[in-house]
Amino acid sequence: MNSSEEIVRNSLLAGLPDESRRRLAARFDRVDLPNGHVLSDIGRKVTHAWFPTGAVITLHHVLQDCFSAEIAIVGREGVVGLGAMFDDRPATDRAVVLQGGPALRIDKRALKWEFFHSPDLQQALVQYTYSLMGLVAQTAVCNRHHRLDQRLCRWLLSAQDRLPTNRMSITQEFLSHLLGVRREGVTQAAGRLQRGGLIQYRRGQVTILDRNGLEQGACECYRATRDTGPLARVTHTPPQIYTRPALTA
Amino acid sequence: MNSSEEIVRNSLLAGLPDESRRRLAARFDRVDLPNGHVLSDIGRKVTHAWFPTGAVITLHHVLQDCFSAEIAIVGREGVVGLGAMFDDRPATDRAVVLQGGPALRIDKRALKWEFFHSPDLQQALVQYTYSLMGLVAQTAVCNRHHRLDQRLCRWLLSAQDRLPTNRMSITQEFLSHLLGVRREGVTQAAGRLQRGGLIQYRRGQVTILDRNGLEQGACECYRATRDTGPLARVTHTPPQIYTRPALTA
DNA sequence: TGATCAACGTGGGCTGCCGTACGGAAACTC
DNA sequence: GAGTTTCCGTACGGCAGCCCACGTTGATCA
Repeated sequence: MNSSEEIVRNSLLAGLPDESRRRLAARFDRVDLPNGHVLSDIGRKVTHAWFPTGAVITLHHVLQDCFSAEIAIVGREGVVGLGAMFDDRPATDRAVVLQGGPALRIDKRALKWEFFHSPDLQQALVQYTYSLMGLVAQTAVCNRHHRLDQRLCRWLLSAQDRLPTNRMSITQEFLSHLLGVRREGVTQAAGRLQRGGLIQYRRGQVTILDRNGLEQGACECYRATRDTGPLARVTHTPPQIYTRPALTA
Repeated sequence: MNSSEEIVRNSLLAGLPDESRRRLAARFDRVDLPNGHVLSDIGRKVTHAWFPTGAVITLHHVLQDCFSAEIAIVGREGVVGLGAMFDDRPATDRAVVLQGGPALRIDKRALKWEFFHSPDLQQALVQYTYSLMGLVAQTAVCNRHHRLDQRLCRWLLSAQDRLPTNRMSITQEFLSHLLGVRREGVTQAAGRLQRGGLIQYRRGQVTILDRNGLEQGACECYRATRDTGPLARVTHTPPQIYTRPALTA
């Protein structure tokens, strides 16, 4: 499959007019992201942006004292690496491939050129950025207030929303870094969900058995981000033409 | 003072070329934001953006269950209300004037027009947005891991960085909502800082007595955001001209 | 097939913040 | 100047998640 066919698998790109898509297609490399691959890391310069077309990527922020937490999760509805497009300074957070799969990679300078020459792409990317900001904001408050069990339910649901099956590969150790707790905490919380028949966890493989049950157990943040976050935008609204308002006031 | 003179007091606007500034100046209203004024609220549509030239604004996210926490603080280095420019949906967080003062207000459609017709403004606003995203991300992890005393120190320092004096008006009640804890928790933490001679707190008036001491007590997040956050960008780097890279595979 | 390792399970003590309740002092109001 | 409101101080039980330590179970491999 070439990048012209692949391109419509990413919601941000699928909404663009044909001409923009064709110009971008020539700039994309189709890459297969392996599970666990680190796309960008703290202190490293980022040279590309990735539009997942099947892969799922987790963005997390790691502190100097090794504490960390997930900031956002990105699937086919989004893009990773936009920050570098406007900033030559090294990245401040880490992007890791949670679920291996295809993605379209583009050089940041090429993307920047397209950004400044395509109002459609501009609109899509800036709008995505602000919905992502809302997601991060919600997570900031969620991290402060909600219990581990609730946040685990929320995380499992958000992840599965971006996956084709009800199974995913993730160790409790890695999950603990995303949730910002200890590994033992995840073991206990996952054990409670498992005893409740909501999931099955077996050596790095989670299977979601009861989505309704997880929604019951999740905090309000799941519904909030599902309804107003980046995933809620997969139906594209064409950019409106804005006329300059008259100087009345 | 008219808006042409006021405009250079905001760092984002000061860095723009003269022509952009002149065009924008005609679109700005100089407003005086009173202490405690709510610029935008959850569920309300936002019709303007505000570029503070003296005021300080706190953005916080409020959950349905009334939990809340601060997402970011914005002074003369930033702007409030950008999200609404690309999105007609109601706001998802609340913006409150922490320290009254002047600001430049602009209709969102006018700002959007300028955004799409001025690469300089575009560069400045998008770059600001991403540094703000970094600030929010840092706060998300900070909320998860750091102790109240540390976060209180961090907050006091970040706030004072945007103020002209070492005094500010804020009740412990309001501060508790920003830090995402109970009022009593703030009372105790503030009491400890006061007994240590770092601050003085008296009926809604905080005076910072020992910045060095506060820096000692703050978590790493203060230095991190001071050095790489929006405030670190007040020195403007002119937008570079990007040529479209050749198609070399 | 035995050794090794990665991943999960369990337990006890500790602490920071929560929930709740009450009290006091300063500022405002009529 | 008496009442009311706002704001801050204090106290105590409870608990979620921390720190530390150790045990168990699959998977891998020489």
